[in-house]
Amino acid sequence: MYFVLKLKSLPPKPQKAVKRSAHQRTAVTESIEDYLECISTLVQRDGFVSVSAVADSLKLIRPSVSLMIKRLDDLGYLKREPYRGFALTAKGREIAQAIEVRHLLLSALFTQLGLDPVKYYNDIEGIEHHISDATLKKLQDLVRHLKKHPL
Amino acid sequence: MYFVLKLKSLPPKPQKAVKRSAHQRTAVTESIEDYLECISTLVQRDGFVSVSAVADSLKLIRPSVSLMIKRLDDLGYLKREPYRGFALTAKGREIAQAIEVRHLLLSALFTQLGLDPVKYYNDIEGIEHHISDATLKKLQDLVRHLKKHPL
DNA sequence: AATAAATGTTTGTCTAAGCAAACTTTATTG
DNA sequence: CAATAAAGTTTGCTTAGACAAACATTTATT
Repeated sequence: MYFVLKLKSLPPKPQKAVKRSAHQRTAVTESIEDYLECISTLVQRDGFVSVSAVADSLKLIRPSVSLMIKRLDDLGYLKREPYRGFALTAKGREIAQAIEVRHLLLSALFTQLGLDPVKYYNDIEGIEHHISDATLKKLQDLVRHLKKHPL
Repeated sequence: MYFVLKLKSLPPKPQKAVKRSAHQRTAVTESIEDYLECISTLVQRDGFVSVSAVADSLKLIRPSVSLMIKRLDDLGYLKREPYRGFALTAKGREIAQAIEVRHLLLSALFTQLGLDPVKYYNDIEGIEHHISDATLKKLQDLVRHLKKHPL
């Protein structure tokens, strides 16, 4: 007579290292956009930028920024020299500029809606990360349109 | 003669347990908003909702959803009965509705801008989480205005 | 009713991103 | 120029949120 044992599991297969696609590895997160925008803005304002300045501006602490700067270097968005400073690469500037364009546009729109873009900075910051090129175009049309036909 | 030893560190102080504010504990993250919106929408569409349906809809896997459903229960946004189902609480519906209002409004706006809200679902999904009440009001004005003065 | 399929859950692991403490390097200043 | 301050970095820890494998429960099928 037999008893059939119901096996609960098969022999463990070799752990498969999850391969990350190039796209994922260099994914531009909101956080990365924030950093790049911030850095670019500070450079425009002060002519240079430091870990501390970024930390102050983003309301983070220096260690956090330091680590992210290193990551941004790895990702090729900036070049850094430990303890000496860092600066955006072309790749980094490209992203910074794209996000700045969106920010400026939203500021203009908010103004036309009668909202102080400074007071509603958080809205703008949040929204700017989620605007595709197509939407950007249409919003530009809208801002132009509202100049002729204000609210 | 003395040598002054420069101590590298003070005796380790007792680890201070980081206390989390009530606000933080119940913070409505984007993810939470997504889940609540999704659940609400599915209930409206199908009359009921399941872990699988949410997983399909949000393009996540069931275990991820299962865990989040548990968290949402803990946070009081829904009531669940393991293996049996779950449903939004008043608190959960409130958030779901707020986010749905924003979604609908943005859909209307996108339509008026000549953008298919389905095609630009990602933009809308991203943006809807970042609209304050004041901005919401103004966008409502804008949509009304555009009906009279289309692009 | 027994088995299979579907659905739901638990556990372990991972990544992004943050903070705090400790440490290092550079800059400032008496 | 030595001591201190300021700036930057490293390390260790935490949380949110996701995936995968294994396990459990419920439902469907034969």
